[in-house]
Parts: sequence; C-alpha cells; structure tokens
Amino acid sequence: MSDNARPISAADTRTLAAVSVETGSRQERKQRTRQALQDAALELLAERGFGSLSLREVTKKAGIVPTAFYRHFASMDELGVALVEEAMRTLRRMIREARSDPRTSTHMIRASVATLYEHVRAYEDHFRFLTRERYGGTGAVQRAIATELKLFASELAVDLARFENLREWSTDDLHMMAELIVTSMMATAVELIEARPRDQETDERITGTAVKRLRLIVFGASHWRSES
Amino acid sequence: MSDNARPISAADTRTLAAVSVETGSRQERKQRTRQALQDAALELLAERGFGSLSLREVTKKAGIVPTAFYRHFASMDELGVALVEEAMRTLRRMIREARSDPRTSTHMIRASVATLYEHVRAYEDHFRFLTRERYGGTGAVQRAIATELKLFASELAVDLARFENLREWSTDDLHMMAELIVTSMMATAVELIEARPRDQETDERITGTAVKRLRLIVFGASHWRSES
DNA sequence: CTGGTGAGTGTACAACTGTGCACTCAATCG
DNA sequence: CGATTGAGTGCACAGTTGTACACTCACCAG
Repeated sequence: MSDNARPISAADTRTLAAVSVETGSRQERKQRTRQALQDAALELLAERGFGSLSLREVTKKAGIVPTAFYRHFASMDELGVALVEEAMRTLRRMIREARSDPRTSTHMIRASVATLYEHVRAYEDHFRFLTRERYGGTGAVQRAIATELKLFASELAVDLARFENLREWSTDDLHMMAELIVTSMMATAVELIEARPRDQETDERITGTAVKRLRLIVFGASHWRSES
Repeated sequence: MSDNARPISAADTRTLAAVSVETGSRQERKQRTRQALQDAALELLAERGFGSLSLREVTKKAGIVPTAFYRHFASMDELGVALVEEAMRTLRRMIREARSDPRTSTHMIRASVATLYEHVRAYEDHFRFLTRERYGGTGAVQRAIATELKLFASELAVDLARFENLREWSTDDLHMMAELIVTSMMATAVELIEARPRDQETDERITGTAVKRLRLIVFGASHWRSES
C-alpha cells in the first residue's frame, strides 16, 4: 500500500507483560504474561477471525518474543481453548446473576435481557469471540464452544423445569427450548456488538426486540401441545 | 517448469479451468475459470474460514497461476462477495420451492424443513459458507451476508403477513418473527452440516428438533399479545 | 489477412510465517 | 550459600504470502 518504512508498528502496541513493573513471584509473573497473551489475542480478534491470527502478532502485542509463546501454550489452538474457557466464565457469571432473583416470567425476561446487555457491553471481546467462533471457528475452538454452550443450555433447561407451565415437558423439549433461548441471546449479543450507530436509541431497539423474541418463545411454550 | 521437488503437490488438485478442454468463446472460458475460482474457494472453505484463505491456495486449486486471479477479482474480498451472491441464489431457490405449495401451518412447517434438509445436503458448501461467515466473517463478506439475510427475512415477513393469525401484527413484529425463523433455520443447517455421525437417525433427530422449534415459534405467535 | 485485446504465464521480491537452537540471568530450591 | 530451573531473548532458516512486471499467443473485430 503506502511507502512507509515500517510495515507494522514494531512493539509500541504491547499489552502487558514486560511493560509492567516486574513484581511478584515467578508464578505470578508467568500468569501475568499468559493473561497478556490472551488479552492481546482477544484484542486482535476484534477485527479478524481466530483462524487468521498469527502467533507472531499475538506475541508482539503481548510484548514478548515469538518463541516465548511456547512457554505458555503448545499451539495457537491451545490459546483458543483457553480463550473459550475465559469467555465462558464470563457467560456463567452472567447467568448466575440473572438467576439470582426469580420473578414472574415477564419481568424475568426483561431483567435477563438487561443483565445480558450490561455484560455484553462490559465484556464485548468475550462475546464477540464466542459468537464469531461458534460457527466460524475451526477444530478445537469450535468444538470447545459447542461443548460449553451445550452444557450451558443444559443448565438453563434445569432452570426452566422449575416453571409451572413447563412442568409436564419432556427433557428433550426443555432442551430444545433452552437451546433456542441461548441461540436467541447470542444473536442479540451479535446485534449489540455490531450495532451502528452506537447510541442509546439503537441499543433500546435491539434490547426491545430481544425481549419480544424471548416473550414469543415463552408464549409458545405456554401453549405448547406435545404430539407426534 | 519441469522436475522441481516442491513440498506441496503442484497442480494436481486443480478444479476446472485449464484442465477442461478449451472450448467455447473467450467469454465462456473466462466465465468458466471464474467459476473454477469460486468452486476452489468454496471447497477450501470446508475446513477453514474465509479470512485465513490465501489467494495462492485458491488459484492453485483452480488450476491457474496466482497473478491471473486479478483478471477475475480485484481482491479476495470481491471473491467473497461473489460467493455470498452465489450461495444466496441457492437459498432463494430453496424458499421459492418451499413457497410453491402453501398449506396449513403444521404441514407447511414439516414440508419447509424437508425442503431445507434437501437443499442443505445438496449444497453443503453454500450453507456452510453462509453460516460460517455470517458471524465469523469480516468486512465486506459479513456485511454482504447480513444485508442479504435481512432482505431474505423481509421476504419471509411478507409471506407471514398472509396468515390469518398474524393479520393484526405490526410490520416490526412480523420482521422480528421472520428473523427468528431465519436464525432457527440457519442453526438447523449448521447442525446438519456438523452432524456426527452422519446417519439417517441423526438426521431425523435434527430435523425433528427443527420442526418442534418452528412449531414452538408459530404457537407463540398464535397466542401473542402485543403490548408495551 | 492484420492488428489489438486480454486471459494466462514465469520470474522476482520483500514481508511475514512457525519453529529449532543456543543463550541469559533472576527467582527458587536443597 | 551454590546449583538448578525456566521465562524470555536473539538468530537462523525454509516456506508462504501478495503483487509488480514483462511476456506469450489464441481470440476476435476491422
């Protein structure tokens, strides 16, 4: 493209690692660079897929030399799995919060969407990563997300089983409904992240649609008649 | 260009292009190589994301030299957009078929899922590409898919407006429902493509869940009460 | 028949890729 | 305390990347 001498900024974009004052025990510092690698990757993943992410880029942004990467992960795939775990921890924290005050279904939906909204805005990188790589990913990363998300849906199914309208539902049907809800929430997350322009009005339109969508699903559930 | 000991098979994996007998007019042959490029990309995309796809790989598989790529596309992004259009043509053909015999909602759902199933199996590459890059993609490709899919949902919303139960729905709500249906169908497509093991039983389980899911949405719609 | 057009070729190059190897030197252990 | 460990360094290498440039030569219009 341009005729600049430097192709890519050298090391001025480092995240943590060596730049941070060298304090703490050996283990602590190792843990910190490991986190720096994950942070760097997560940041780079804002505009590109995990598949098109190079080891060198990540280490450069993290502020370490390429070969030092292997002190923390055996491969990029392993980094990816670590990212899945980190992001899923965020997701689980979110559902725990949403679960903390059980009310009537209508208010609960609104409260849940509000909780989702706040978590998406607070942890955009995590949600972007999960939604991007859920289908777009490859190999270990995609598999890890699929597994975790299925587990996540199972937990939700257990919660759903406590509602009166759903008392007579089969486990399979509860699972189906839980997965539909999870997929809907992931779609909402994508819409929030990809939203343009980014103003209050747009956000309210998206969350409003999300509420309607969930309400539609719940209404469907209330009037469900299981048959062949 | 003789007995070079190259690491990767030279040109034995080519798709069409130069390998096909050189017949037809100039335009026809150009069109054929263009298609060969798209086919090659689509095939490579079975196991990797579009972002991590190199121009050289594609041209190698298509059976032409790298620099010849630019005779057909100005960039990889342009190839990507062409792929979106090709895949969307398949999607539209599918919905036209599903729309051809309108029946009662229950039977229509079953028929629609059957149509989806057949098209997914017949054009796996197209569906895999769309579902992968819908969220996982970047830049022009993701935008193109989002636009096309939104258009697609709009068409579906018009169809939905014809149903009696939905006569009084607002345009926005119909849109919301249509998008929910589209997302559900895309999820079904992913499940079918990613299905392991690949036997009749698994396929039936997936399509069965798809039917239930859609039925749940439609039931919800029937009992919907629009309010604040 | 003749000249121009343009799809495809071959060579070249600088940038970037993953990873092997030998190293430093501070934190930790016995 | 001295010995060991292991996170991070620097260099090296071969392979791949996008694309610039000059080219061939079958085709089609005149």
